[in-house]
Amino acid sequence: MTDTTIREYSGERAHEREEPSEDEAEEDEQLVCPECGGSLATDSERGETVCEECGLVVSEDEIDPGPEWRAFDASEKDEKSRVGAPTTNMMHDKGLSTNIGWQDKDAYGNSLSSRQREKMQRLRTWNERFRTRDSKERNLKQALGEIDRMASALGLPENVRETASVIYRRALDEDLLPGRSIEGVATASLYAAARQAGTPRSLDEIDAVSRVDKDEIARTYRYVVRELNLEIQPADPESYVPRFASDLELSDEVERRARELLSTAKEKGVHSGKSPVGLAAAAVYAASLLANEKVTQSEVSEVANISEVTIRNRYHELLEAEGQVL
DNA sequence: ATGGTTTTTACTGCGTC
DNA sequence: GACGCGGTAAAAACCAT
Repeated sequence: MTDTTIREYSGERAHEREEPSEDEAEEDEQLVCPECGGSLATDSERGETVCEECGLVVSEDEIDPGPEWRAFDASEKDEKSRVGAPTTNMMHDKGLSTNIGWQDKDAYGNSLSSRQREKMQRLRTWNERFRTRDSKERNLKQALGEIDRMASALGLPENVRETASVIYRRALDEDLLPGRSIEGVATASLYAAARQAGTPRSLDEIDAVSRVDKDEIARTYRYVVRELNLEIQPADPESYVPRFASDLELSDEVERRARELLSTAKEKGVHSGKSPVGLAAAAVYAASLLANEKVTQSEVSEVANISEVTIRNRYHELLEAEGQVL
């Protein structure tokens, strides 16, 4: 029934401009200083995270994952490197297991004899079999592949995938899987990760790229959040604004005004209980009006997957709230 | 399951190009 | 006449209880 609208958030669009986003409100990821609200900067020399405004050290003695040496050219790099890629949660074994190279070369780069080649081929085969042997590992492998696929279809950045991977891993460790599908939990993890990272995707959008249906995603999501005690605050309407604005090819000016509208609305408490997506859509529409870059309600409703009626209702409220301030 | 709230659907009327 | 917009009523979806 809801199939009348075509979902068009598939990968290729230029999503999300990277922004330092200092007004991200809430302390979701420690993006702002708890003392003064200034933005944080990491100092990898000292291993500290400090506030740019007041100099408060938020955390110290962090581990610097980077190399301790410096290389000035390629050959020097070869000489000094003695480790592989950094560990990542995006691979089922964190990228730490043995991997036999595909090139038939020995450690000095000489080609192998045909006899050796055959031997290596057999070893590769067995290594692969052992590597993904027990069921949990296989499970993870599949789930992470799924997460990756959906994340790129939605244009979600790498850190979201990482987070999703971590969430999934925890779910697996806590034995939340039995009775639930791998895809379902994977999708739920991604949904949760996207929200935590402040780049939320609506359930509808997630649904569009997932193999499982909406109800199950929602159910599994709630379950996972509850069991893992994930702290996820309701999506902030402002986090949808950049995406809508860029989908509609609106200027930064519009985007800025939309944010303004939303924050004053927040102060007035107009927004409680209303769908964040609707609010964001209405703000974008209202802002486009204020900035003389009119887009139609139906255009906004298209990109936001929200009905025009809702936009109308919301944007009246938004303007009203604004009016009271002025 | 139920009741209250929000969103959607469908329809109507008004003004403009 | 098509289009954008506003409003309304009733249905559907959602949420907490």
